[in-house]
Parts: sequence; structure tokens; C-alpha cells
Amino acid sequence: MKFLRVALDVPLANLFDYTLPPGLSAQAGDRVLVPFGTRRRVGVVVETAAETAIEAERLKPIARVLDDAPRLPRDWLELMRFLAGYYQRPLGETVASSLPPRLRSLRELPRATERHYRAAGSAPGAETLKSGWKRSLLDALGAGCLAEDALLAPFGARRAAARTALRALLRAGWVERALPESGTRFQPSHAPSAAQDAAIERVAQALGQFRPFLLHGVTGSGKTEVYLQLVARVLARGGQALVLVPEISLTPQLEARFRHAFPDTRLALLHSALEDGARTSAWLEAARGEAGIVLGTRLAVLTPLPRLALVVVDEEHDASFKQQEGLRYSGRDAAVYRAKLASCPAVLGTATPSLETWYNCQAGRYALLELPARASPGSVLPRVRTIDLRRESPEQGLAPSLVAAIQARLERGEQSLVFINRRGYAPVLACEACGWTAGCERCSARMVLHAADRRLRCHHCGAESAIARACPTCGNVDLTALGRGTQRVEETLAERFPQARIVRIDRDSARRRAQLAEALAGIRRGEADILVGTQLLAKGHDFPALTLVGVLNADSALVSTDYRAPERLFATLAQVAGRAGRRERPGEVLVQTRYPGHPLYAALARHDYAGFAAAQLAERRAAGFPPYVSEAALGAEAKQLARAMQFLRAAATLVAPPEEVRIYDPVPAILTRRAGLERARLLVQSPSRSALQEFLRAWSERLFAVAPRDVRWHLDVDPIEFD
DNA sequence: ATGCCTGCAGCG
DNA sequence: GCTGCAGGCATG
Repeated sequence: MKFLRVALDVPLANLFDYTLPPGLSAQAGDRVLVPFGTRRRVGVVVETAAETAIEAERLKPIARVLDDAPRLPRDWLELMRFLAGYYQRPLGETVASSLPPRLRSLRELPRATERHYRAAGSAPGAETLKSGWKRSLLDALGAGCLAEDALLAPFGARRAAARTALRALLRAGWVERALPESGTRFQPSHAPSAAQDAAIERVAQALGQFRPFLLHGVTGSGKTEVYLQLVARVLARGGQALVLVPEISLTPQLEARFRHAFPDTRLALLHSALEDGARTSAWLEAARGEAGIVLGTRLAVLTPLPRLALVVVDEEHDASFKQQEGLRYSGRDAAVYRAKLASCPAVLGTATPSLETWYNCQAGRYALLELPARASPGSVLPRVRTIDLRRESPEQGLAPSLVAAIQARLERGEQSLVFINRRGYAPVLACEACGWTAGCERCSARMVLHAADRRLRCHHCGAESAIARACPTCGNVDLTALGRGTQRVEETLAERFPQARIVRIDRDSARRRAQLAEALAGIRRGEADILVGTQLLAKGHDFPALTLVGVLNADSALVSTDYRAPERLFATLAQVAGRAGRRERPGEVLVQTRYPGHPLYAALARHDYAGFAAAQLAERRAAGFPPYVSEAALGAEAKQLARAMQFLRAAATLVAPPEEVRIYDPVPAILTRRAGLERARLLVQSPSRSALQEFLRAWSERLFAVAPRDVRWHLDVDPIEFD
């Protein structure tokens, strides 16, 4: 008798055993429809067994085997087991959250091979189309053959209109159906430099075996070119390449480079902003081995890849690789583990490695590849200087010397970027008469003033309200906006430079992906003089005409209690500084600060990541912080803080920890109240990762058993955010 | 007797 | 997580 162990999407730690009815056959990796309680659910067979501990009368037979998608491979199931075990989540939930929603339902899957289109060879009259949907579609197809989703995706919300235009073009014979590409032709954009070549060769020699590399390349050093060359080698050997990137905002440019470099290769794009159908098609192309390249955000690491031969993690230090809910996995760490399972190299690329990765390098676990110089001919790293705010008093937040530097760029027809990591108009609306400030009702945070649409917004829960006309406590009608965000800086710059074309880029100005892509393209074409923006503008973009970067209020990270704040600040500043002077004209970076002598700024000015990292690691070692210890955090949320704290105090005594594992006292979260819930957390540390793992396993089992229903809790292994 | 809420166990 | 059930209490 054969029994099937099935992983189901329920928050329960156990698997469920089923029998196989006569006439059906199933094995590990099959998706199956099973009766569960009163309902039916789709689950995944994770193993077959000859015996079961469940009494025969309680066992039910599976209803059917779903064979519309490839069977989930062994190494994928092993990845799921690893993730579930390491991050302390039920296997059923891990498997379920790793599959696109369609594969967990009985809905029909998208067609095996998506429809592809190309521009017709001869299209008399097509050139008469000067603008509009049809012109955009024809332009998009100018590059070659595209899948329907890839063609329509850039239209975002106007997708339906674009589809109608596509139908019209098909009827007119200007566009025709085509077969998807399947070649491995490679068009490099440049010949690699000596440093790039050395890096490429070292990784290439490791193809076919597990080997992690850190590709440490300064901004503009041509890391992408290294990835492309390696992908070309992997494709030529018949392998698949998995390329992870931090955020969707980065993908349009990178995607374009990959599509251009590999015009005949199927590329599967995977990120959470995709619609269900598109995500499922991309997943299927990857899982069937049809896609040679899988490019995506952290969730792409969870895709089955039968021919996986190379793993790339671009901007490996980026915090967005860590999932912050549900299965709280690190996409970067999972990627390295995948490379191990697939016996292939993993290349982690960045200008500012995470201290964990740098430490792994120094310990010899990761091989170090350096790209010490910029790749573009004549381009050098920008000159970085601080502006001492104690000696130069800023006007409306801008120091006179920064204003003068912007003025000089305007006169030379070059672009400037003003970086301020705070969106909105002003972070505080206050009554100076009585000291009242506008706060969020559901969070322990202030409401941010958004002048553009005259609203107050909470950046933590999304709550909105109208701007109060008068102070609710004392009736004063003269309320003051304190501090500044991107909108206010934009306003100040517009007053100061009325003739300049100013573009603001933040999550408010670029709500949609297509909007952002368009704005970025405009900047690249030189349709802006001054850019004002947040992080969105800092990451990975290439703006040829940009020669000046000004940084406003960076100092807050220097006085933060979070020991990771300096690491993040250095990375952010190095990134944003890296936008300047990427061509012939040298770049300059001006950082406004009250601590001009701070070692972090000194290291930044020397472009000395290694020196900065050494100092940080020394501090971490002395203080007993990661990467010298492993950490896990138990977070709790309840309506009342006291309830969450009470739960954590009880949790701390639930399992006696081994000697090397230390449990700290619970503390309220810094932002105690968020979206109506009050939060606290408790930290567990150990110099031994395996001792911590062992403790967590026993602990989480008990936590599942004793947690009261009015307290929500979660374990975060290797946490990176402490709020 | 019937309806409705809440708390809780069990789901194979 | 969802569901079904038990026990408590209000209801006409």
C-alpha cells in the first residue's frame, strides 16, 4: 500500500497523508486535488510512504492528479524543505507561497506557449503612423519578436486599449504571429575590459560546480557586462541562468539590456507586480526549461529550473531581497543555496557588499572578484565632499555652496540630482502655539504633509486625512509645516531656479511602473535639468548628463540606534553618488552634514568600501552583532502592547535554551503602534548558527502550541529590520 | 424551541 | 486558515 504525504496551504506544521485510489498514480512533486475537511484543496505530494501513523478509517483518497504543469522537481522540493526548516515555517505554507496562485487553483493555466508577434516584413503605409497605440506597438516590435505579455505590459492600465490596437494591426497585416525565439545568439555591447575578463574567466572556470563569488565592482564598473558574458557561456552549454535583481524599478533598463544582448533567447520575467496570467506563463516557461534566462525579484528564486547552471544576484546588499512577511526568507541566501543544489556558481554583485557577504569573503567561503575602475572610457569616480552645515547655514534646507554648484551645472547644460530620502512636502504639521503635531490615529507616527493634493498621509499604514484648518487642541489657525520632503525641496528649487526644468521622482510622482520608466527615459534624453528624488532615483540608473549629486539630511542614520544604519547609509550614498559623472565629464557629490569629519563620510570620499567595512566589522565583533553571531527575532502583535509583551515574556521561558543561545528581554517596537496593532519583539542570539537553529526548531513547535489567538506572532530568522 | 455569538478543536 | 460544533444566552 502506498501513501502520499501532501503539503497543503494551511498554517499547520504537519503534512497530511492520503491514499491513492485505484487507477491513479502519483509521486513526489505532483500537484494533487484532495478532500480536506468539507472542501477540496490543491496540494503538493512531497513524498510517498509505505506506512502511515494515521488510522485507516481517517484516511481519504486523493481526488485527482493535476498534470497541466510539469512535475515539481526533486531539487525544488529540497529547496522548499530547506526554506521551511531554516525559516521555521510549515512546509505546506512554504510550498504554497512559492507557487503562482494559478497553480494552487483549478483554474485553467495559460496556453503552453504564449502568442508571439513580430512586425510584418513589408508593411506599406506603416510609416505614416506618427503616434498613438499602433505606433508604440510597432516601435516595440522593431527590436524583434515579442510575447504578447511582454508587448502589452508597458501599457499598464491601458493594456486593453493596446490589445485592441494590436488586433487592428494584425487585421491590417502590419503585424503577424511568429514563433518564439529559441537561439543563444549573443550580442555583447562592449569588449570586456581586462578586469571584467579576469572576473568572467574565473567564474567560467567554475561552471558545473558550486562556487559562490562576490563581484565587488564600483558604480559604473560594468558588472552587468560580466553577467551578460557569463549568461552567454551558460546558454551556449545548454543551461539556464537565474538573475535576481532588487526591485522592479530597476528592471526595465536591465531587461532591455538582456533582451538586446540575447535577441533569440526566451527570457522569463518574474516579479510580484505581474498579473496572474503573465506570472504563471513566465513561471511555466522557466519550469519547462524553455526560458534560457529568468530575470526577476526575490520570488524568482523559488521557480523550478531544470537546467539551472548560473545564479546571479545583482545589488546583493539590497534589503528588498529579504521578505518581510510570511516566509521571511532572504532571496540572496536562498539563491546561494540553490546554486549549491544545482552545483553551479553563484555571483553576488555590488559596489557595497553587505557585511555578511564581505565577511564570508574574508573567511574564504566566497571568492572575491574586483572591478576597481569604471568601465566607460574617461570616466572616473566622482569627487565626494561634505558641506559643513555648522559653518554654512542652509536656506530652505539648501546650503549656499550646493545652490552655487547647481547653478554652475545649469550654466554648463549638465544635470544635477538632489537626493532626499523623504517623500511628501513636510514630515510634520505642528502648532507652534501649543506644541500639537498631526499624528496618525492607528500608528505611533506623525502624518506627513502632502502639499500637491493638500492631504495628510501616514507613511506606515496609508491613512489619509484633510489638512486641519486649525489646531484641534488650542484653536490656533496658524499651523506650521516643519522639516522638508521631496515636494518642498522641489518647490524651493523652482523658486530659486525658475528657468530650470525640474523633475521629481518618488513613489508619489511615479505610482505606476510605466510612469516611472517614462520619467527615467526622459531624464536620460536630457529633458530635465534638476532631479529631486528618493531611493527610487538612487538605484542602478544611468543618466549620461548627470554630473552633480547633492545629498540632504543624511545625518539621521549616524545617530540611529540600529547597528545596521551606517551600513545602509554608506550603501545608499555610494549608490546615489555613483549616478554622477558616468561619462567623460567628472562627477561631484556634495553631502550636507553637521558631522563633516565623520569616518563614514571620510571613507565615502576615499571610495574606500574596504576600509569602511573593516571598521564596521571591528565594531560588530566587539559588540557581538552579526555576522559574528546569528540572530532570530520573535515578533508579536496585539491590540494592547501589554498583551504582546506578556506573550513574549511567556515565550522566553517556554524552552530552556542551550548554553550558547541567549534570549534577550522583550522590547516594544520603535514604531510601537502600526495600523491599529501594538508590537513588541524579542531577540535571540547565538555564536553558533546550528545551535540557534536547533533551539528555534524546538521553540517554534511550542509557540504554535501555546500562542493565544489574540496575539499574532512570527519568527524572523536573520532579521535585518528592527521596527 | 430557535437563533446567534464566541471559543475551540480538528482537518489525513 | 476554515469549518463545524458545543455551550451560553437572548428572543417571541
